[in-house]
Amino acid sequence: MLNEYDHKKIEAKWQKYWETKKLFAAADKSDKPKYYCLVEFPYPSGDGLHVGHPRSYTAIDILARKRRLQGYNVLYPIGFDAFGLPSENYAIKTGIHPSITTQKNIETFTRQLKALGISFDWSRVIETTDPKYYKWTQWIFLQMYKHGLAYKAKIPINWCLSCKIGLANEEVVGGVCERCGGIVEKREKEQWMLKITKYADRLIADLNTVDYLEKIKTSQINWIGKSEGVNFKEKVKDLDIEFEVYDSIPQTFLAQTFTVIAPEHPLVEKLIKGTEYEKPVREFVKKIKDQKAENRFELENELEGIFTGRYVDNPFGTGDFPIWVASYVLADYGTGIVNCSAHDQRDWDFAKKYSIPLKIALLPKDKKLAEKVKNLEVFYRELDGILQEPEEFKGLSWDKAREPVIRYIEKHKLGKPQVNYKLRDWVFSRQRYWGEPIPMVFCQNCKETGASPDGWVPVAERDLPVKLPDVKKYEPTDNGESPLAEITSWVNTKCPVCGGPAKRETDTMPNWAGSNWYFLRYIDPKNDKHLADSKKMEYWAPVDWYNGGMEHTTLHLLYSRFVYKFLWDIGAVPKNCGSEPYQKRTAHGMILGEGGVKMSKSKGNVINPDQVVTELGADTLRVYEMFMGPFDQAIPWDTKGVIGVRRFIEKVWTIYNGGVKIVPEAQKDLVFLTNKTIKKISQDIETQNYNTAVSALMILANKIIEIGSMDKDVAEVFLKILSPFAPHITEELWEQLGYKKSISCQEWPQFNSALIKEEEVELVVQVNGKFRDRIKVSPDVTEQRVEILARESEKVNKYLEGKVVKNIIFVPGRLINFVI
RNA sequence: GUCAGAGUGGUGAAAUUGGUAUACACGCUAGCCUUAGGAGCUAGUGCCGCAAGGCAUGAGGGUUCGAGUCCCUCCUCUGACACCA
Repeated sequence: MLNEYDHKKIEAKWQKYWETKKLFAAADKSDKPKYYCLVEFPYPSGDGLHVGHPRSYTAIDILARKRRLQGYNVLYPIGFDAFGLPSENYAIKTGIHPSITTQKNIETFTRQLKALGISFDWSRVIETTDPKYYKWTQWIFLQMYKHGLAYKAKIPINWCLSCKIGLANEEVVGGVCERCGGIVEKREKEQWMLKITKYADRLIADLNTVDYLEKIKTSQINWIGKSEGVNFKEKVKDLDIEFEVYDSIPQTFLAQTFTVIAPEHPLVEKLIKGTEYEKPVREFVKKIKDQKAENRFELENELEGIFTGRYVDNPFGTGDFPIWVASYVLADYGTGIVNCSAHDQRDWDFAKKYSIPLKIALLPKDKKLAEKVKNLEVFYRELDGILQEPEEFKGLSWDKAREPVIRYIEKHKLGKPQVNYKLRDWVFSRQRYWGEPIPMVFCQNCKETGASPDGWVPVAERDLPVKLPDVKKYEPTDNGESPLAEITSWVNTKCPVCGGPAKRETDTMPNWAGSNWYFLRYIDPKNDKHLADSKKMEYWAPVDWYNGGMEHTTLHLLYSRFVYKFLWDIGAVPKNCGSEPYQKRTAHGMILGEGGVKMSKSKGNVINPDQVVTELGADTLRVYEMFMGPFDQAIPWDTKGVIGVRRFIEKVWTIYNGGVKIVPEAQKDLVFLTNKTIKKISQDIETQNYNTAVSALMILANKIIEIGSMDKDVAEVFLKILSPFAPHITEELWEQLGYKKSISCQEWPQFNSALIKEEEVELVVQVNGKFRDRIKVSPDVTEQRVEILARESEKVNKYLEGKVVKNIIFVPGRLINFVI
């Protein structure tokens, strides 16, 4: 009678074993080399674990388990990023305190994660909502403030009408609020800002020192959007107004003929005041603003503008530029004012529409085309265009002229070089309850005495954390203040500087605040003196391998690199940890619902991991998620595919439970394939080709069954290389083989390169590149010998008969090709 | 529109990185077994063709002895960002 495969019993047994033996707790002191691998910690939502979570966690678990077998001291921690809107919105709806909901959700997540058999170090769990944790989140804010990186500014922000909070540019998706999908309008509001732009250059440059997927580097670079150009100094004719105009391609400055200004620009009002243009321009500005507010603004459709009646006193002496208000100009990029020439498609279209005269700076080499361009018949902007002015650079191409023209502009004091970034400083204030309070107070007295020019005073470090008080209502107040503003007993406090009455900042931090630095806290999660002990950081930091979603590339990943760099700069992170937090960053693809659409409750296509674990087992779920397709690609869930993997797991069970005999003598074919498989699995784990790794394991299992017997070495190796993927069943079978010590404490097998050297290889014979036959030869056979053997083949001869062989291509170990 | 990525059987996908296209799985077909099954076993399964053989990696061109892989043009999808001067 065969032993039945009972995944429930086996998985519960080994999960308990790992937990009681503390097998995966990382040691802070060890002779072994360290390895720190990390996955993005989850937000514990009320929906429970998504099947997407195990994809990333299993992948890095495989790595962690392999590294342990390879002799590393591995840190693979987990925690919860628990501040956030869903809990707060739930509290608004139900009146249940977010901390209660959060604790409940964390319990669910913990149970679900443990059921997956992921080798997390559960002794280091952190929660961003724990005051002992956010004490240090607040501490980091104070350091930023003290180093001039946190400042309060009244700036136009994205205001979500329904959430009643300010959003970072990065959080507005398609003109609407990323969280609620509500209308976003521009509103002026005092906000705490973090000066990430100060780090922009380093955030680009240091990408050279890390091993990130190329597409991650590219999207960070594009997000930061560094652009080097020139700021021209200009003056409005007949008015005492000066301003600057940014141009990222200043080579063509002598062709500029008009100037456009953003409708929202404060200067617009000054330009038109008291003139006949006042009324129509105001109406136009209002129209555009309204369109933008209602999100009806489609740029591609409409280029609209209106003349202000004013001119720029042209510094280049080529005629004054009329100033137009144009719908397509952004108020918050560059200076909000742009000089236009015929070399930008939009400017060209705009000028055509309103019959504004244009000049040409670049002419193509092609004479016919040059004539058309000159007559303004066609739009032209090419890198190999020839510059016409200024005279001393005439004949240079656009890209070659760039540097000399910039120097020329500087020399003639027409403007100065200016670097602009697409990246904005980070709006760090939220008018919300469920976040870390910003540890600042406002003191009128200190403002008056000048102790603090703007009245803002940091809370003393010894008074951290500033704990989040209980409130009765969780809604933001009607004027947009955080619900904290209504708790006067909390708001009214003493100024840490003068001791006089002061008021607390009632804004809280965004949900990225806690995830900026969490990987440092795992190193020393219970430290109450520092965010983490220096010695421990020196040992563990930086993270060796960090995996997460592609969607976090430009927000979380960039923000946390910035915060880490800052902490490193001020010495809060030891110098020898290096200036980058993550040595390697990879990204996993999403798991979609069946049919390739996103899983969502409303579509009813959500797969519950609990159910899969209960019915088919964690090992099956893990192996399936690794097998389903390329790791970095979005893949639809396939219920039938899971069953295929379950069959494989059962097959493995059968092999070790009477299906295959363990015999003393080694089987040559099997030893060969086993060694090849060790090599493949070892490589595939490093390159994240988990799907082909699983397929290799299946091929080996099929081979073992086909042969019907295996020696003990093969029996052991197979379990060892399968164990990172399917840890429970392999532990059980390992024990069945008679071993007392867990398979998690063994050594990762080495392949024997002598054994994977083939004694005979199959060589392909081609005629004119077409496959005709294959012949078996020894690997070091000579070309002459192969040619003779190939010509002996009838199939080949058929094609060679009566033909002249012009050439023979011979690739050792691969093929011979007759060219006739 | 910009940037990035991708198009291979009925499906998810492999392809030693320029060298036998379709590994491994799912599904399907036939047979066996079973009281029954998300069960098991055996054989088959890219397309056309009785066969010999021919044709197939989004379309078209090119480089090469040889292209899924490299180059050019185009088409289609996916994701991110929205007027970035």
